[in-house]
Amino acid sequence: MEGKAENHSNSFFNNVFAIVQLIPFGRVTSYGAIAEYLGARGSARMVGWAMNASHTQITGIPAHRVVNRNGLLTGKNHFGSPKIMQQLLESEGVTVVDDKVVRFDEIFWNPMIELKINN
DNA sequence: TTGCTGACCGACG
DNA sequence: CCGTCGGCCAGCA
Repeated sequence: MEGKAENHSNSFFNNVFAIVQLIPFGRVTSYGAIAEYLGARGSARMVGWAMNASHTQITGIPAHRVVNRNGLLTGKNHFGSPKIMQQLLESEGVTVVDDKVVRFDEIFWNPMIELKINN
């Protein structure tokens, strides 16, 4: 049948990429929020792992818009240079101080809410 | 195959 | 406030 998900990882990674691409300009979200939206609460690490693969899998993934639950740029060291992530965020109007997103609770984009009530 | 690591999160002391 | 531990699961030696 057509409804076969080949590899679990492929589906999960693909879903993560899809959600990250839906993050609006100047907004951010967290690994846990994405994982929870995918029904894999507790597997936030896999979201981070998917991001790590994003630079080899697909391009155009705004991984800089994904931070941890505290708004901390924990993945900044994976952008080639530890300040790339901050510069990308600030170029979108997101203020970052001490590797932390300012007004994190205000610009936080929650897929659980934004995608749930959509249509 | 086993064991360890990891861009996380929550709980515990 | 800080350190530590368990859980989650994919990738790698």
